[in-house]
This record gives sequence, structure tokens and C-alpha cells, in this order.
Amino acid sequence: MPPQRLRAIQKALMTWYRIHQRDLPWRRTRSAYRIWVSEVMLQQTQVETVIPYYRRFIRRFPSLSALASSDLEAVLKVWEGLGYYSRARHLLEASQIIARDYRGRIPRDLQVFLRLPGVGDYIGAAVLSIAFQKPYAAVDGNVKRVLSRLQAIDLPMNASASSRVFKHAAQALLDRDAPGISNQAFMEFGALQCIPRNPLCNCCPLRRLCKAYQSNTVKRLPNRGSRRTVPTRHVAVGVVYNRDRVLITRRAPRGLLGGLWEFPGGAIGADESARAACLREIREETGLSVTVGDHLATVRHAYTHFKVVIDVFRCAYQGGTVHLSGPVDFRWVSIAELDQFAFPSANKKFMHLLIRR
DNA sequence: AAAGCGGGGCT
DNA sequence: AGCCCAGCTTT
Repeated sequence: MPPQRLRAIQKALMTWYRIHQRDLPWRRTRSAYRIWVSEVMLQQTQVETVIPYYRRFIRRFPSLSALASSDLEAVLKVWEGLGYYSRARHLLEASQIIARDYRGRIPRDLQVFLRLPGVGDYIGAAVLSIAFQKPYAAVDGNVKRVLSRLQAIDLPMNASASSRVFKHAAQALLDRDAPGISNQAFMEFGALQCIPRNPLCNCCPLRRLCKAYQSNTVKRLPNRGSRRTVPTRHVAVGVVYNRDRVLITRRAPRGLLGGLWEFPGGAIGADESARAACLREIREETGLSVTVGDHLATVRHAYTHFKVVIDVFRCAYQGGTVHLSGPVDFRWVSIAELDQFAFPSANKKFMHLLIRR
């Protein structure tokens, strides 16, 4: 790239950022730990969603040592509803590794930092540039979109084969005098100005530098690649009452909704009724015999790779002792105690029906 | 290289 | 209904 063009882009972005940057909680700290927490939460998650979670998390775990001495149960409760729960588990594990092996200091060496669970190219570059002024370009979805337009890069954003090109382009544009601000400027510009649909080209200070704008190809960039349609799964779930307590089970720590608590249930088979599936799944998962009573709710929920329709039934404990198959733990709890446990959002959609009955 | 992994907001 | 979001890990 011509050095003149390079400097013009850097200067325009930095000027734009000074004027338009948002006042965000994690921009008011120099703590590498807090910046790291924010970056983990911001993965695939919009700023407005993250803000209240970030505040609660920092209030509950103000320092890395506070987090490291906590446990998964407590961390998931704060993370409840934010999604991608492996982020929380990895953050906890990484904090414990740092406390044990690095005397509580976040590694400033990229290769060392990248070995921690949950730390990939983006988190590594973002945290080390913002907290320690290290010269690494952070490449997220915003940056790839901005680069696609600015440099007219017609490569599918979601393909791993394209990452090398985007990373190289981003590194070339990084302002090495202020890499942390430079990275944030690129991302903020993508979030506020060079937005996915209908970018604000009319008032864009970079439009004379933008190859897509100059060639009238903004509408075709970025190249989003392809994706497939998601299937729908039908699930039956039971709220099993034994006197005034209900049964909850805990999911295995890895995989979908790892470590969260839920009401037992499972997929409805072909040629199977929802009630029959409810009875069968509870017996298979917990070994308990129940009777299936009232239909409490039908809940719809969308995940990344599938949609689910959940039929929820009130059930009554009949007999047997719990022998878990699938879940890794269980509790009999009162309705009032439910809010002490972290549940998936799909469960929260019907839990309010259980209050005071 | 592709799939798995949440949830919310916007069009 | 589809698309997108301050991505990482596993296979």
C-alpha cells in the first residue's frame, strides 16, 4: 500500500474515533484483567448487551485473584443469559492458571497469552494492544467488514481461508504509535459508521479513501459467504414436583449450555407424543418414575444451529431414587431457591409460571 | 476446513 | 425469517 494512503486512512480513522467513540465502562479502566473480561464478553455479542453483564461481573469479581478463587457455579450465575458459556468456563480456568503459574500477572507475551484457554488471535491482540500497547492488529467481524469495503477485498468473511488476508491487511493499517486506540478505532468505526446494512457513506470521512465507495461496490461488500438453514427440534420437559420441591439437573461442563441447570427432558421421537417423551426422558435421565400432568407452556427458542420447540409439563414424583444418566448432578429445590442456579434462557421463559403454585 | 457453541436486536 | 454481532475450540 502506498505510504501516503496508509497515513491518510490512519489519520482519518483516529480523528473520527476521537469525535465519535462511545463512553464504555471498559474504556474507563487500565486494568488488563478488566479489559480482558470485556473482550471475552464482547465475542459475538453486541456492546449494549454486554454492558450490564460487565458491570455485574466486575462488581462480583473485581480482580483476577477474586475470579481465580471462585468456582464455576458462581461464574455461570453471573454469566446466565449471556450465552456461549464455555467463555465463562475458559475465563475462570485461565484466571486460575495465571494465579498459579504467573503470580497473578497476565502474560504480556502474545505466544504465552495465546496458550490460555479461551484466548485466540482476536482476544490476544485486543487485550495486549489495549492494555499493554503491543503492536498486534485485532481482527473481528467489524474489522473484516471495514477492510472488505475500504480495500475492496471480495473474500468470504466467514471462511478460515480468508483470515490470513484480513489479518495481513489489518496489520498493515495498524497505527503502531497507539495500537490499542487504533484497534478500537477500527472496531468502533465498523460498529457505528461502516455498519453491516446501509452503511453511512454519505457522511463518511473515509469515502474518498474507500475502494468500494469509489467503485460503487459497497452494496456487494463484504462478501458474507454462505450458510445453511437451521432445523427445528421438538423437546419435552418436565417440572417434577415432590411435595413443594422440584427436581433440577445439571448439564455436563462441556458442550451445549455446559454447566447450566435445567429441568429434565429431551427430544420427542418420531411417532411419539410430547407426554410420552417427557415420561421416557425423565426416566432415562434420572431413573425416576413420574406421572405427567398439566401442559404448562410451549416455548420457542432459537440457537445458532437449530431451533427448538419445548413442551413443558407439570409432573408428579411417583417413586424411585435418582440415578443420573447424562446430567452430572441434581437437586430438589423450592421454587424460591431456583434463582440461585444458572439456567438457560429457554428455561427462564417458562420459570415465571412456577412462582407460588 | 468445517462444525459446534447463545442470545438478542434489527430489517 | 434471515442476518449480524469486539470468536474460540474441537474434530
